[in-house]
Amino acid sequence: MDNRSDLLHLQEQLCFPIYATSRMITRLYQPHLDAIDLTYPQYLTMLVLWEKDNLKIGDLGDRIYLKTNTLTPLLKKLEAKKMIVRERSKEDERSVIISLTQKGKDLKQKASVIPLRLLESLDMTKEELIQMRTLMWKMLDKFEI
Amino acid sequence: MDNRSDLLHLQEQLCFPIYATSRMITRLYQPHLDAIDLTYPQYLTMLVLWEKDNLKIGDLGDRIYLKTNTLTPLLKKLEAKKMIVRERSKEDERSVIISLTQKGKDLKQKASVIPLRLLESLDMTKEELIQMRTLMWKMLDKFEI
DNA sequence: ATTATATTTGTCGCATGCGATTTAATCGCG
DNA sequence: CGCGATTAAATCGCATGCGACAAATATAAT
Repeated sequence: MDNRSDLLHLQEQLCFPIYATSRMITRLYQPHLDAIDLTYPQYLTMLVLWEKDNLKIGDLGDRIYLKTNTLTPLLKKLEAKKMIVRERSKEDERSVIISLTQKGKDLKQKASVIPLRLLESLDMTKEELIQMRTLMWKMLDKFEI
Repeated sequence: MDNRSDLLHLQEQLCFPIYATSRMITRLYQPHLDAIDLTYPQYLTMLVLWEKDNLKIGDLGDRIYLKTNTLTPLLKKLEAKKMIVRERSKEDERSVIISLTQKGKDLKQKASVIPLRLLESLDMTKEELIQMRTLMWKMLDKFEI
């Protein structure tokens, strides 16, 4: 077994634990999100909208790193649940503006306890979590700007 | 804006950068994997098999943290590409053994350069990458054992 | 031996992700 | 003004992920 093939070992990879951790976190969120009728990507979308309402789909996608081919169907589901409204911009008929309904705004209060619950269940020190977050953003920033 | 709602900000979340980084890595791998006709989850599956051949689907799933509802269709695609063979175990007809074909074994050489290419493109220090990997595995170990 | 239980894989339905293409609206330039 | 280029969203096709359930086989209990 030479050095090159050692790099192919699952334990040596960085890509694999990130992939597996991402899915694990989704599963950890699920019971909390079921209670407010959101999927995980829908929750991330609502996080963006709770920060800044009335966003064009493109701008929303810039923040969450998703394009319209993923967002359009997802947003139609959120609209079907009466959490958001989609309407064409009057200034530019190409754009679609996403706005929270009252139901969507009210959901923020119910969602506000979820991050703490998750942090508790992760059982890592605050330093470790901040370290992870910092490293992740550093990697993201290299490619997503 | 009280403290609780601050926790809902995207920049404060740990979940979001992990989710986004995971997808970013998949996109970074894609041009390399296109060259050897593998998708990213198919590549991870092959990583496992290059380490240990002739695995039952369940054991393969234990290593990659996927269940048969995901693996069965994926493995059928790898079989269609002649990279693996699926055959019922003679000892226990419930189990299906996954084995590499010669083509599947040969692919390891072509794949062996990919991890280095990726590490280069990530442009992080070795210390940072090891730190990330360590933290990821620590989180995974809490839940996936 | 027969039946109940457990194990292993497979199927189904739904919701993403994403590359490629299409459609509609706007912009820019001569 | 007219028209090609650009932009924003939607659509399409394919490959995951995963909960819920079904089917086949093996094991255990009586």
